[in-house]
Amino acid sequence: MTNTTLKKISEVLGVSISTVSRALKNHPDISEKTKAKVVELAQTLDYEPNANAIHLRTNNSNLFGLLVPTISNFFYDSFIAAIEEDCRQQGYSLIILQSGDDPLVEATNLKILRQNRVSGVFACITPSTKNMQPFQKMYDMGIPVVFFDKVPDLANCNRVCVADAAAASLAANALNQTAIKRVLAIFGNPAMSITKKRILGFSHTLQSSTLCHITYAHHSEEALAITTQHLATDPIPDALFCMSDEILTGAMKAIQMAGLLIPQQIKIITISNGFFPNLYHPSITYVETSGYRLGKLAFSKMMTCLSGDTNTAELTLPCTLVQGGSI
Amino acid sequence: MTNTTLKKISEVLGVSISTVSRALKNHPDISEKTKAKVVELAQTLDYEPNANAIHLRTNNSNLFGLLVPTISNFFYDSFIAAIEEDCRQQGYSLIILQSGDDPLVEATNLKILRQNRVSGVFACITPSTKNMQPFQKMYDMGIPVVFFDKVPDLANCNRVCVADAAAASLAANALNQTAIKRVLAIFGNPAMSITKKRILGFSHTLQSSTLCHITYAHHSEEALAITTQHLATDPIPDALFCMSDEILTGAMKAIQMAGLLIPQQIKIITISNGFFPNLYHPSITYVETSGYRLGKLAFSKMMTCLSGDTNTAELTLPCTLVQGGSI
DNA sequence: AACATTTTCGCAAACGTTTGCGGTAGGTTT
DNA sequence: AAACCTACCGCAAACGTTTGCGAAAATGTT
Repeated sequence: MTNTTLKKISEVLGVSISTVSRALKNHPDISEKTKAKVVELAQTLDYEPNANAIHLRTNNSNLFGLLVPTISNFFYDSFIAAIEEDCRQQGYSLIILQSGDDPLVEATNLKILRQNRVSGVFACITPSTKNMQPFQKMYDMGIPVVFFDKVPDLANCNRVCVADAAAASLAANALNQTAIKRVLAIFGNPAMSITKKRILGFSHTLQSSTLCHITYAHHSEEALAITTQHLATDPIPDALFCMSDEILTGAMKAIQMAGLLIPQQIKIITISNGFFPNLYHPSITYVETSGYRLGKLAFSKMMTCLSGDTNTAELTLPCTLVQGGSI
Repeated sequence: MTNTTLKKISEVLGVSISTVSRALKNHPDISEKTKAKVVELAQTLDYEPNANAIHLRTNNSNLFGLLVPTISNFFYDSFIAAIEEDCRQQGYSLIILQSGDDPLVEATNLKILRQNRVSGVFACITPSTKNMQPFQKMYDMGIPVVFFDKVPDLANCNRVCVADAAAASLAANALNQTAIKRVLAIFGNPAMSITKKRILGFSHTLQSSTLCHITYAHHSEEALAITTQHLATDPIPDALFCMSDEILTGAMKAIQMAGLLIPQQIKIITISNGFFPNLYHPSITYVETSGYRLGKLAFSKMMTCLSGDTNTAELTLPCTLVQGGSI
């Protein structure tokens, strides 16, 4: 079964290709009678415009690229879902690529997106990305890039982030309301700017009378190990702060293993998308940083970029404290 | 900054477009000297071939479509990750679309994929999809479709699934090894074929002396409610079977609320991708149905389709019991 | 009836590639 | 010196659209 094209329709109807093209997009130059004929035949012949030809001709791919370390993540999947929603609604499609925390893969992925002449790129860089040259090249080609979550330290680029410092500060503030003495704070990879910001926000707000032990876990298992280790001390910390869902899940397993009662024996607070805190009983109190809302924000920023706005901005998503029963 | 094309390179070098094209793909007709010149200039000019033009000319998009109810899911994200990996490795890109459990959106998504002349489609249909016409149209256009997880009941289509009946049977068998009397089994939407298969596999294998109560939960919260309700009976069930991660998380919260000891007071087994069972302590014993492995299987089936194999098949992924501490 | 205007349509170029085929230059064989 | 290879390269068509411009046909105006 060969594809039906404008040409084929034009031949059957005995009109020109341009007439068919215009008729199908309701161009005023074409008579109603001709339009009707064309539209009908197009329907019975199951005409589907060839996107590649259109993109080539119009130099507009209606395609966005999305670059992410990994899709299966506590946070990104909801971000992706939000972006995809808006894309479809606005007539765009979405190409998704994983970099797997490998800057080399990231670079080739960017090349793929360039070759597909995407209209814009959403990017969450890997922690080890140092060379911003590939991204710069996108910019040179006039392809807007909106960074999200893990963003580079560059000045003039578009970034949408959760309010990292404010979120951590909010969590610290919640702890300040309680009568805790010793808090164990587990953060992520200390090389990432997101970690630095959260450390700053947390330690600046936590009242100085509280003893705070800051540790770093690169993944869930390490968070489990750290927590287990600190639960073996005497006295044990009476509160636990987790920077992310990944860390929370590790820490929570350690607490379950120790058989501690929450919040009587240990209080917990985390920064989260909201899903994991509700897996446990009591529900964990958390500062909400919505991947879904961040996606919406990123998309709207992308749209303003495409409408010609050239000045870059760093947008932050406000966050709120969601009370669980862990404090 | 205007894009560099073959034409531009050819003009600078004073050769023809075809020579440039051939030089860049190392065609034997072109002399080494010319090749060197072309390749060098292409590099300094940052030449990036226009994928749209190539696809139009070669009628081959090197693009796959992926249709899924929702990205943020316990299972699909790892499936997607696997597909994306293989795609990148094989030089394909991936367009991902969510249908949001709406058959209408699903149909328009398929149209988008057709218009993009994708080389193939991976599809997980929504539970309410009745009309297979849009999928049939793909087939008519020569675009192979590989269904996964939620597959239609059609005979001649390509399907890759986890071994649903076998997985449930494996779980029942594990329960048979223990001295339980009353088991509460929670399944998902009873209208889905995946549910029916698992029910059959489970109840056929469970030894008849065991009292089995079968219930249905459409989402996590309902699983929580059902479990809570059954934990209020006397005597309480001494074992719990969950059909999926979504149900497990709901049930587990109920068990935490009741403060029951696992496995002393209640035993638990589930069918899972493997992530959630390890969130708890003790780890939940589960029958593994890997989204990642299913993705790999689906991709390899897709490749055989593209290489001309026209006969359809239903492939099932074998599953294994992973021992936790909940039995 | 001659002219002006409007409606309706077609021509052809362009987007950036790929590729079959033909052509030229130089060298090798008779 | 004629004939034949071989190595190298260019011409031009094609993929399926969009769109500026001009032309023909229909309609309206004096």
